[in-house]
Amino acid sequence: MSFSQKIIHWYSANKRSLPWRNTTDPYKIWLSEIMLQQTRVAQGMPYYERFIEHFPTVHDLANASEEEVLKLWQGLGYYSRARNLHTTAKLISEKYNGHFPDTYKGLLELKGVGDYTASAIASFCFKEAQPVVDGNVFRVLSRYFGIDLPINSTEGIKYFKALALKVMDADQIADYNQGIMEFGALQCAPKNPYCLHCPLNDSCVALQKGKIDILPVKLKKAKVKERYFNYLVVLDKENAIEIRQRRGRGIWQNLFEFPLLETEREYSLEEITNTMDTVLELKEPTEIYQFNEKTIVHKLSHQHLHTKFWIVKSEEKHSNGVSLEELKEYPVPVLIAEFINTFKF
DNA sequence: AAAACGGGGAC
DNA sequence: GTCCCAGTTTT
Repeated sequence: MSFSQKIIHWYSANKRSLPWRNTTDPYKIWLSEIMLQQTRVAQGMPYYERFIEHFPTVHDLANASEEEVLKLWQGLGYYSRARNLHTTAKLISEKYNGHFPDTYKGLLELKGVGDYTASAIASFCFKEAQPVVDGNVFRVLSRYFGIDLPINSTEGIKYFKALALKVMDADQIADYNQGIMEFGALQCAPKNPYCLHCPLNDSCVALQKGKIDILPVKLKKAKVKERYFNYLVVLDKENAIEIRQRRGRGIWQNLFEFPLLETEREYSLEEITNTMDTVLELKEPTEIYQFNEKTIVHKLSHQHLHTKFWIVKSEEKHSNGVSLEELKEYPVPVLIAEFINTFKF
């Protein structure tokens, strides 16, 4: 049996039942693929169910506001995915009459759709012979064929896509693509793959050479940056809270937060008191105190956010204030959501 | 070519 | 702590 035949055979016996596997509707496949980018199936699943419930068709998604979409996306991370999702939904709904492009090349033009996602949709929905190359596929191919090119180098990416093209089964592309990813996720796992009882263990180069634990090779990523966030939770006499929407570049674009004073190190109460006028128009706060006893370290892939929430009480009523209950309807970063959940007046 | 972009789960 | 997840876009 060939490599692809073994994969397809393994898949038929081991495939999980997943909600987006019962359809070839490009809308549902596209939605699931965007959600699953750099995201585990278990984490994406409830979001997928909620999106389909709220937006059964691409037109429903297109007609929603960006805030609604971001709110449903809250907690899933990489929020540009949600913004691009909405942009693409509007394009498909308004310009393409609800129809997705039916080729790899056409799909690649969509915002948020790169090589992997275009290949996935084209193969799952339209049977176009385009191999998917995701993290699972990199791992399976690098191990089985014993390739030590870094999977995140330009050369490596090109090599693995070409190799994937060579070994795929063009006639059963949907099952082959689903199969090799499922195989990577369940059998050829990153750590402790169960090689003893693997259908490929008689021909896997990495296994024969004892290189399972060093493949795939990956170039090291840049180190984490430390940042110091001071959120100013300004409460007026009616306990309305001032909120702002993050604009421009950087993390959490278009999500909501409190006025933010970022510093180069941790600041004390006195230092915050003396510098908060750089981000606030407040004249005379009546009371300031730190809400969280210990600094919260919110960890992102490449930043550690050392965060303090400062409660600032004021007599002045602010124009863009919202109640705590209203605030819960806004899309916010998990860091803010966790504060809201623990905050009591 | 490298950096930016989230959050969570497994070890 | 480290790694990495059904990657893409921007710099």
